[in-house]
Amino acid sequence: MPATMEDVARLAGVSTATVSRVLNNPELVSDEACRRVNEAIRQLDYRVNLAARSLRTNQTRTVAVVLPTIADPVINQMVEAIEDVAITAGYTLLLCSTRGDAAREHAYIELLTQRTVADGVLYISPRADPDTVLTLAQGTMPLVLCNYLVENPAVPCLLMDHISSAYQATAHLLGLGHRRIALLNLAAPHYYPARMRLDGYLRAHAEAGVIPDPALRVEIDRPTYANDDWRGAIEALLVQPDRPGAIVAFNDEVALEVYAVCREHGLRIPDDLSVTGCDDILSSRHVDPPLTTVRVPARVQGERAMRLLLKRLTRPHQPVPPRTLIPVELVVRGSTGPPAG
Amino acid sequence: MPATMEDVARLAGVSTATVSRVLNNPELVSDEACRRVNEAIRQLDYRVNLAARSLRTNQTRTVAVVLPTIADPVINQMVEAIEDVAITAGYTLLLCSTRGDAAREHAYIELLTQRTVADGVLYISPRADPDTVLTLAQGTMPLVLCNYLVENPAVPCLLMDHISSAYQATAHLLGLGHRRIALLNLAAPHYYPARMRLDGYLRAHAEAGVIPDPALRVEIDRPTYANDDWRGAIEALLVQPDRPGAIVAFNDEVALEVYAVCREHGLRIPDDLSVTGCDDILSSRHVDPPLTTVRVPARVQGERAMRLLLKRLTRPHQPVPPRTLIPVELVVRGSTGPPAG
DNA sequence: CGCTTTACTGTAATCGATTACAATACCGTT
DNA sequence: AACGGTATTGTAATCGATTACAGTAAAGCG
Repeated sequence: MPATMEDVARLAGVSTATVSRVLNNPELVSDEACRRVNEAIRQLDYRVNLAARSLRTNQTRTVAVVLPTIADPVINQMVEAIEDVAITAGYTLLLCSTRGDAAREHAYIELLTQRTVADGVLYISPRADPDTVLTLAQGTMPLVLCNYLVENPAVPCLLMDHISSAYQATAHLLGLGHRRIALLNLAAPHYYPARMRLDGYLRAHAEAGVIPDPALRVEIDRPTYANDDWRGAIEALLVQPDRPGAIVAFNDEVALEVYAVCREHGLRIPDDLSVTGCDDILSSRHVDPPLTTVRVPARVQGERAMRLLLKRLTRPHQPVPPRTLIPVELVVRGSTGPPAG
Repeated sequence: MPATMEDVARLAGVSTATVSRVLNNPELVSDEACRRVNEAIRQLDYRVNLAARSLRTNQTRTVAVVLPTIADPVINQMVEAIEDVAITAGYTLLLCSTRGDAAREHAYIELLTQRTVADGVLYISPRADPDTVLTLAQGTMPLVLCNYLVENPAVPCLLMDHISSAYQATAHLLGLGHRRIALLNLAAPHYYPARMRLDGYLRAHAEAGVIPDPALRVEIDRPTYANDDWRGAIEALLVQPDRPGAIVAFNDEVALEVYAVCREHGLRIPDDLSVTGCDDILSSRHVDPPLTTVRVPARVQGERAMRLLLKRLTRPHQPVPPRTLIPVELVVRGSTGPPAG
């Protein structure tokens, strides 16, 4: 029912080739013809058929964003930044949230490798099956990875510097005099940021000449957005004679869970326990005391990732930095202080 | 470079028509041919070209989700529910977040009305230009609206019952003995839930025979996810001799902003001020005191919306309920209590 | 055995754009 | 007047699927 290019051509008294040129290379067309075509387009309310165009040009002007969840403040911001960049470049976003479900992740990858639904893929914080990531990375689909690392120079990886994040938080606590510092981390073996955090935690201890107690490293296998599991782990850690004097939490949401446990058990922050988070979500400023945390430039990461992908799309053979670390910054607020006694 | 249907046909020794039938109507093909075709598909790692299919069938198997932001816990959950339903029906999601920017919203609508990029549109909580919504509603594009109302029986609207939400919160406060109850609302004239909330607030007062003070109705023009503006409005309300004894906040994030202002100015919750929120976000349970709020079934709304859209897509002419109210539930926690004195 | 039915398969038109190539007109040069 | 060059336009092939229609063979039936 909608008008086709042929209708426009007929009305304007030109060929479809000319109409197409008006749309894509107006400089090749005489002003007069251009005018008539545009007038016809207006009259008929014509729109290109993107399916036809895609078929012919092998381009979709769409990029897929694969992520574990959108219910995460950091990912939220990244996606919004990605969209901002995409939209100005004329691209549209396909949303693929895997929810940590391997089957779903697999299905999405299967869909995407068709290459007829998106021109490129932005893969954020993969958690499920590392093999699917590798499959994708070895395919022909332009790919940019965020917070994951594959050893393939054709695949740029953008990593939030979580080594530094844990390092800064731990060093801050050590500097305050703490010696028993717990690390609440994610155990998912292929979740890169978790490995990085452990690294930073250990490095800070090493530099300070302190030997960390392995009993104070708690790892949970579940991502934080399914955070019922955290409660028990936190209680086990805090309700024992030998409890730590400080906690480096995986992120702000986990840190807030620590707040809740403390309130229940009559522990005061920061007098009895210092706590640090990560991400600097909105409520970390609103809680009492305000949370000492690490601010991560999520928008920056999203923008860079999308720009990199665009570069790969327009110049597929130009080399790309295989690995980028994005610096983060500790924000000291009220939840950390010197140890009791 | 990728294999086409013709390659598969050649390898399997059949025509492309048969290959297509194996893919779409296998019951029309002999077992033997089916086997050979599938084997060829496997060998060549063949995938359909979706652009070609779309062009021929006039279907994209994609639905667009237009929303003001994804950085909102309620919208988050809705989108995840929408995706769950979409994925099982074989649909993919196109993400269009307008960020309250009329130009962007317009651009997206323009893109979507092409009808060649998505089969249908799910429009969540429109805030910008009501005209663009109307344009879309009058077009031929199947559409489902969430938290907005247009008087067009062809467009189903799913409204979270924010009349009841404000009514329940206000009635709860009136029941505790409060008489001076402030309403922190959004002023955006076309943001439907804000109008509904005012309704519920007034209705509760009317039923209790209390005349609400118009000075206690604060309206901010900015959506909550750009919430720097709220601070000032809240302070103006609370730092005055005639301050209210209770506040019905637009949502939990605004309520938490109230918490922050109270902390600064030495007001205790709930002793000096009762506060209610809306949405029941994660941190509302973590703050001290835990926030009395209204739980909204975001997932339910998302699921229903998507199901409705799917119905419109498969049976375009079957009538659809033009308007659905989704019930909400007050959750009483520690932030509300009897007025001081 | 002839005829209808059923089951399967192939031929070729079609969806709506893009673009290589050819054709034309017009200009200035010599 | 003939020629080369530039600007503009049209013709028609092409992208890769779907599907109406026609054809063939085998089975069923009287």
